[in-house]
Amino acid sequence: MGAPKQKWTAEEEAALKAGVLKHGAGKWRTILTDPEFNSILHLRSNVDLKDKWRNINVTAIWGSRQKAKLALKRNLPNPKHDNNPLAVSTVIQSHEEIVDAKPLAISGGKLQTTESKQPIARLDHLILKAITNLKELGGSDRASIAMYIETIESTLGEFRVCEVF
Amino acid sequence: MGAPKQKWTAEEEAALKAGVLKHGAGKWRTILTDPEFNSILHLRSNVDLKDKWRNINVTAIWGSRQKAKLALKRNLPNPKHDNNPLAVSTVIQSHEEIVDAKPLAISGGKLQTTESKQPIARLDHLILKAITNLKELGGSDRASIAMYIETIESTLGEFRVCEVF
DNA sequence: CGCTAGGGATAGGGTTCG
DNA sequence: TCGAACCCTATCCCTAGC
Repeated sequence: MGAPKQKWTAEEEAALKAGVLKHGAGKWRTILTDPEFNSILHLRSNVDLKDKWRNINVTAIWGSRQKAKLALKRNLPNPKHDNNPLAVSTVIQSHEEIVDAKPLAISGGKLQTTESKQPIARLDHLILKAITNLKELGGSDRASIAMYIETIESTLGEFRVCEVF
Repeated sequence: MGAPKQKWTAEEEAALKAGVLKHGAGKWRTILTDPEFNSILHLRSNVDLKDKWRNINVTAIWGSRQKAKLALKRNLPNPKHDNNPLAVSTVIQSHEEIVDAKPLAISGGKLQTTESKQPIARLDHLILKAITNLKELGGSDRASIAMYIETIESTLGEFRVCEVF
């Protein structure tokens, strides 16, 4: 079929994130008309941008309840080896704590990727959101934001290698 | 866990088909809220309707000749992890073929889809709507409608082969 | 009217179960 | 192994409020 559903490419997603960093979340039309992103996002509408950004954040926050549910679910159909189910929970929990504590502490160091497919929040998303919040809240100076962006980009490069994409 | 897996009865399936003929494929919530079918389908959700309709069509397609998609899938049981941090823009946005056809509006008000939206009309929808039109215009008897359905299903099979790839 | 936020519906992939 | 039923969630749609 043609394209009943236009899946977002990694490039488009990156452009969206960059646009949010530049203009702020909620300025969808502004992002679209920015020539810097229009070349990549010209197939998307402002509503599309809004929806995608919402989805990105939802998946990043992912935790609390469904986590337990899925962990349980994964555990049941696998009665083979009694692999320590607590290990998985612990790892996820640690990720969440990172977010809660202070997301701005961007450690360029390696964060071991566990199962790269399951309920692990994507760190790049988390970091990005933290920065966005920071910008909107305090209106911190552009210099530090720019620096953060640099850090993010290199960090993203590392993660891309490890993650599914 | 309490999941007895409720099989679809012939009556439910008939109601679903009638609902699709009346409101069109994809209008599952509409079908569900229609009092004509709600009495029969009230145990089902809109998602259930969608899934069942898909199953019906899938089994019908297997009547023609198509296994390419599945065969392809079997050929890649071990998806390689192509770690290339620089190859972000290797998107395949290849096929954009457009089946441009006017949406034979029956009840909906929108006659002209704007260009910003993807003007891709799904063939099955078009055919179904055509039949719905036929039904409303001539009030053709159920027998011929059933025959049309058969025709549609085989026709869909052919199209899928050409389009899906 | 255009825009955004939010809720809700749909499409399609994935999973479970018989 | 296979298909029917069911789950998950990215994308799309609709509408209220500005």
